[in-house]
Amino acid sequence: MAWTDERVETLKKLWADGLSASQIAKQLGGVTRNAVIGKVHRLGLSGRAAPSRPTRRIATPKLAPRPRTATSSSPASAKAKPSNGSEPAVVRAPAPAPVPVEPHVLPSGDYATVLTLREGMCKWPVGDPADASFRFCGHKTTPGQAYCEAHSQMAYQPQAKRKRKPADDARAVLDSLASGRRANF
DNA sequence: CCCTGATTCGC
DNA sequence: GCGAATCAGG
Repeated sequence: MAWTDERVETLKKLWADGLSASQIAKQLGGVTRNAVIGKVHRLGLSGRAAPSRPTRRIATPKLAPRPRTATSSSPASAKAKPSNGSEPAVVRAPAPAPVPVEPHVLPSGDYATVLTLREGMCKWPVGDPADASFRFCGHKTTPGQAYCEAHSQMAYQPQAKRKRKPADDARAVLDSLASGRRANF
């Protein structure tokens, strides 16, 4: 596609607006970003307001000039379009809310181990069970709860639909436990 | 690996 | 004049 006055004008405008060469090329259509850049340079309007860095090109000791002629036709190579997969209209999923829970230190100064873990203490495992440092969360739980609030959410979090409010979740957990599942510890 | 602009040079 | 190939970098 030729560089008509109109297209050049558009190019100038978009370039002045700060659009990248690829963006301009996409908008103009029929040209690649290389074409846009080449045109920009020919027009004399190169550097803008430093998009990122001057990007000074250091002296290139062109030791190996690349063969640009078509005489060296590569066998069946033919740089086909990279088949840009810009088809799927994927909807960005909202960032899942992380539930960070730090290991709890008991008032006694110890961690909740298998020996010190008692009723009303969160049984959430912390660390490698095969390791001596293995312990439990130990956070206070509501009576009948196996885990503290934070770990209850982690333990009973359905992976499918987590649309409900935290309050609802807590209630659901409580109901779940109240209806039969006593802390079997 | 995505992107950016810069440069070269056969056409 | 044009722009693909290539480069140099973020």
